[in-house]
This record gives sequence, structure tokens and C-alpha cells, in this order.
Amino acid sequence: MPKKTFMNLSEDKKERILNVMIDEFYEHGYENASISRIVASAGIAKGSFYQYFNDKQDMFKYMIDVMRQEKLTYLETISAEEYKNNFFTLLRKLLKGGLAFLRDHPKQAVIYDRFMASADEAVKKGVMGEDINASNVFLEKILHERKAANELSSDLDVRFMAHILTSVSLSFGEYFQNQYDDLSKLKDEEYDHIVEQTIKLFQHGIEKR
Amino acid sequence: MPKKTFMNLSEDKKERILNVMIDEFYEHGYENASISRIVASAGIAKGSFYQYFNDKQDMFKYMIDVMRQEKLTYLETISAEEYKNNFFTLLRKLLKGGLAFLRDHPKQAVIYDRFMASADEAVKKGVMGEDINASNVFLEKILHERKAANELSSDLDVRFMAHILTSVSLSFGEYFQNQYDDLSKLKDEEYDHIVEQTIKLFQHGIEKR
DNA sequence: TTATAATATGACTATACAGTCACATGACTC
DNA sequence: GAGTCATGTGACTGTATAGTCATATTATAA
Repeated sequence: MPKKTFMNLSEDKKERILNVMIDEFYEHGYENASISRIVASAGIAKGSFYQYFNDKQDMFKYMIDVMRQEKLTYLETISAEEYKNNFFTLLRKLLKGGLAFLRDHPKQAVIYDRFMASADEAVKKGVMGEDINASNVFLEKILHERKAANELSSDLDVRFMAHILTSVSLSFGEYFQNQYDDLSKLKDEEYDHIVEQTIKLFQHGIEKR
Repeated sequence: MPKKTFMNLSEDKKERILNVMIDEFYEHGYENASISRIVASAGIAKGSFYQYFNDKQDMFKYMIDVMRQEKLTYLETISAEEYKNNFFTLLRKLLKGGLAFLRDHPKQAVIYDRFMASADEAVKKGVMGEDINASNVFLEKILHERKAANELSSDLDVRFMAHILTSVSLSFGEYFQNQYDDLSKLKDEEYDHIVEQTIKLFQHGIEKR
């Protein structure tokens, strides 16, 4: 985690540095992000950087932590009760929240998706800590419950399906980025369309009924 | 593409070098793979490497080309006729072929999946050339045909679903690698199980019927 | 055997980077 | 203003890397 010195900085300065970090990771990915470039872009001295963070991983972890906190605000309207009865209602809310976050914070979302898809397992563990599999564990739990409640197919492989759901949601960033230039200008309907296509896939498949 | 000098090498030597490359890319990913380490591991001089390849991308492209040719042999039993009538039969064959390749060539498969999931768009274009979207284009075509033939849901977003299918198949490597230690020792039934789970998802969804 | 072409070599150059440290500047306190 | 603590600085060190090149070795052929 960042050092006290960084935490004492003005919000302005913290945010300026954070934005440079986001641009750097977005542009070059985790592995190729360069501290030298970051300090140059942010207009701070190399030495200052090391007063703020221990190293690249430390800085990345900070960025991810900020992002996760922000993302939570997109999901927190989901109450525990809602999914007790309907898996697909929950899934819809999760997907909508995820896509709203993607619309508002496309760079962070893409950075995260790429990091999860590619990075070295050890690095991932270092950055994400216990949370590497938080998404999977959560989904597995829900899938298990709803399967037991007879809402989901009785021969469903819960672990595998949790993996698929995670993969699919991690792939949205890349999909939208390849299809459209400016994600922030996309209309809600376009996001909703993708949500509904996804829900339909998981609920009924794609075969004509 | 590799230089003539490399092509003139004995099969033995070519394969030895190829295997070192595979290990290096598997271990460190595309971005962090080091030519210096490769030549050291392969027991060849730095200068020799540059008699064989132009640079890292050139070498990687060669590795991918060899892999794709090998992978084709896993898919070529799929005749054009078979999928004319049934999308899910085709999908099953594609998935089975893909997983058989994963079982026999786990490192290459994982290298490929990670590269596709993460690498810089420009690098991907350089390495894959016209084939970046070959999988997507092929799937889109089939999905479109089978939708027109009334086999698939009439409101299916063909482009999006092609993306999902690609993402899902690219995620198998990571899934098996996280679940099991030695992919080569997995039984056919375990692969078949995943294939059937996937088919069922796409055909009917996961909701209890 | 000699000449020519192909292949192999590793020391060397240039570059980018992470991380350090002695010192400078500013802020706050008495 | 003197003293103290927090913050800022950038030149410097060490290391890893890509890529080059003059030279050496080996194969081919006449």
C-alpha cells in the first residue's frame, strides 16, 4: 500500500498522479508500464515516487483498490434479498453495474480486464491478495444456492459456470472497445442490449425455441 | 517470418530452439520474454539468433504459425457439410478439437490465449496479420447462416455472440490450468464433460427446464 | 587442395529502466 | 529566527536488454 507521504498529499496531486498512472497502464499494460515515464508525465521527481510507493506493484495495487471502491458504488444497490429468489435478476444487476462502470471508467476497466486475463499468477496474487477469486467464489456460492433451490439445471457444473461468467464479464471491455471508438458516448440502450443478450444466453441458450 | 538460414537448419535444431521459445513465452509471456535468455537456454550465440529471426515478434509469429498448423490437424476432421445442418454439432467438434489440442500442447495453447487476451492491439496485428479475427469472422458467418435457417434465436446478435464464443474458448486453457496440475493426464471424460456443459449452456442456457 | 559461400560467435554498443541517496526546499513550532 | 520534521529532487549506480559486427568456423563445390 502507498506510504504515508502519499496519503498526506493534497487530493489534487493524488488525483493527478493517479490519472497519469491510469494512462500509463492503459497504454502499456502492467508489465511494460514504466515508473520513469510516469514520473516524467506527472512532473514529479523519481525520488518522490519512491517516497509515495514501494514499487510498481504497490502503485498498481493502489490504483486497483481505488477502482474497486469506485466499482462497488455501481453494484451496491444490489441488496442481498434480491438474488435470493432469482438468479437472473441478480445477474442482470451485476452486468448492468459492470457495464455502467465500463462506460464511466473505460480505461480502468480495460486495465483490470487485461491484467486478470494475462498477468503472471504470482503477480496477480501479490496485487489482488485474497480477492483474486472473490468474483468466482461469490458466483459459485450463488450458483450453488440457486441450483439447490431448483432454479438452475441440476447437472450444472457450478465451478465451471462461475469461471465462464467471470470470463464473459471480463471480455465486455474488449468487445466494446473493438466495436466503438468512444465508450462514453454509447447510449444506455446499447449497453442494455448486450445485457439482455447475455441474460438470454445464460437463461435459455441461443437455440430457437 | 524466419530467415532462410533458420529454415535451412536441421529439424532437430529447429525443434530444440522452438521448444526453448515455447518455454520462455510460457514462463514470461510475450512482453517479458527475453532473447538473451532464449539464446542462453538454447545454447546458441546471440548473433546466431539474428541470423534466424529479425526480432522477438518475428520469432513469436513463427511459433504461432507452427502452432496454428498443428491445431488445424485437430480440427480438419470437421467437414464443411456437417455444420450445414446443426450448429451445435459443429460447436461440439470445434470445442473437442480445441480441448484435445490443449491437452497435447498445453503451453502453446496457454501462450496463445494469454497473448490474445492481453497484448497490445498493434502487436497483435503485427503477429496475427489478417488472422486476428479469423475465428470471429468464421463464427459470425456460421451464426448468421444458422440464424437465417431458423436454428438459432431470431433476435440473436451474431457479432456479439461470436465474441462470446471466442472469449469462452480462449478461457479454457486458464480454467484447466487453475483446476489441475498436469493437463496431459486428464481423462477424456473430463474434457468431454466441459464440452457438454458448454454446449448445453449455448443450446438451452442454465435455467432448469 | 583451394576458393567461395553459408553459418556461428560473443564481445561490444547503446538504451532503458529500477531503485538509492545526499542534499535542498518548504512547512510548521516555539 | 532557530530548530525540526516532512517533502521534494535528480544525478548516480547497477542491471538487463536488444541489436551489431568483425571475425572464426564449417560446409560446398570445382
